Amino acid sequence: MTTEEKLKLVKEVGEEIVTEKELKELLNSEEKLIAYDGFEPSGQMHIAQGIVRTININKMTKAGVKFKMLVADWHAMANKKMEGDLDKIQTVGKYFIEVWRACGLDMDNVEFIWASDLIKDSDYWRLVLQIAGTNSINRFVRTAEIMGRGEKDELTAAQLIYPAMQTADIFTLGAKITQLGMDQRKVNVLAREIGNQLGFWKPVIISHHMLLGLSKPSIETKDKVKRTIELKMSKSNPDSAIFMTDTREDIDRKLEKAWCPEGDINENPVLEYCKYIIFELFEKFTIERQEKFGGDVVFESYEDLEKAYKKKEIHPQDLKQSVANKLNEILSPIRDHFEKNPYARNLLTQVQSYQVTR
RNA sequence: CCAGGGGUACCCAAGCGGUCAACGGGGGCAGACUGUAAAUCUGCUGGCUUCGGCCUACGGGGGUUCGAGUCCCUCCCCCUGGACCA
Repeated sequence: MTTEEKLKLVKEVGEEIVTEKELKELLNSEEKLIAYDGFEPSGQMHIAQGIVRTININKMTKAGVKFKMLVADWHAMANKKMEGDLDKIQTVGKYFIEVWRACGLDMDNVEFIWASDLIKDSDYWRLVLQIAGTNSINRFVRTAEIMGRGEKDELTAAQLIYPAMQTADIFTLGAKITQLGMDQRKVNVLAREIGNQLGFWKPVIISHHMLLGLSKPSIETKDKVKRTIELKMSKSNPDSAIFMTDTREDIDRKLEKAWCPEGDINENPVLEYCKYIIFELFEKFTIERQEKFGGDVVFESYEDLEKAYKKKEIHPQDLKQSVANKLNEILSPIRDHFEKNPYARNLLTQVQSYQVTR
């Protein structure tokens, strides 16, 4: 694969790339590239983390990049997820890995690394302190959004250490590329700022798109990144998220309730799922309609669907029902896996029994 | 450790000895209206009920009282200052 082909693939993943020039240089080099993402094991996994994440990572690995996935169990504990109970967090971590296995993540080129292993090395903590020493407390507070917290929220001291840990993760894992969501860009930028002074490198940031939640976009936040985070699919608002093991009924109900103004292609979650999921996985997408509404229509690209929707040639209800059917089709093997495989089923049962804390 | 302020249902928040299952708002649910959702309007929103009631609830425990979310004691936790330490 040529550099240009690789670049094209990676650009499909990156809603924002800092910087494209540096990325190109990396791809041109002979170096074995490592990209990383981390996740806090918390609650159930939704389709943004499951399906979309898999699509993106598989593009990265196809472009020849090795991917390291950090199971941020200690971070989750610091951030009070799952009541701050490390055992529960780790169970959720295993469940997450199992979901990705079930939905076709390129396991040969993805390595899972647990934060609870990284922290066993005192070098890790030395680096955390070095990083913490580069900036004022306030500089770290300002990265609070990476933890799903606001700068004005009351943060614990543990939540102050968290961003320094996440920065240390990047260098400890040897990641020349940080490939996380837009909501993580503040720490990635921090890592770029201090990488050289600590004797490391300036990681290239490839931020992927955050899938919209199902709910009506509320308030009038204008800042682009903040707005992205506010509108994203989130498990703290269960009806904004479709979970990987949702039943057919759950999916139907959630889509039925989804925000979907007719003819409006901006911030339309249902349309987004077509773009980022359905057309990524299938060549064609059929909008099923009753005869009295014109009968079925087949689309071969997202762009065509979007145009038709904008012209109100496609009614939201038909779109919703067709998307629900397609998602159900995509998720049904995963659901099956978690029903039939004893290990998977046991994990899911445990995770569902836990109380999720924000 | 000291002083002051707090801890109320899913969330925010009133409440200052009886009329409190607890005002109000948000959210959720149901219905009306739209071929979806949203907006708007209406009802419901602790559990059980033979519908008269019964039970469980206001951080935990104890007490005063005929009666306590409301008063007292005690413990736990959070916030704001201060003290201590450096």
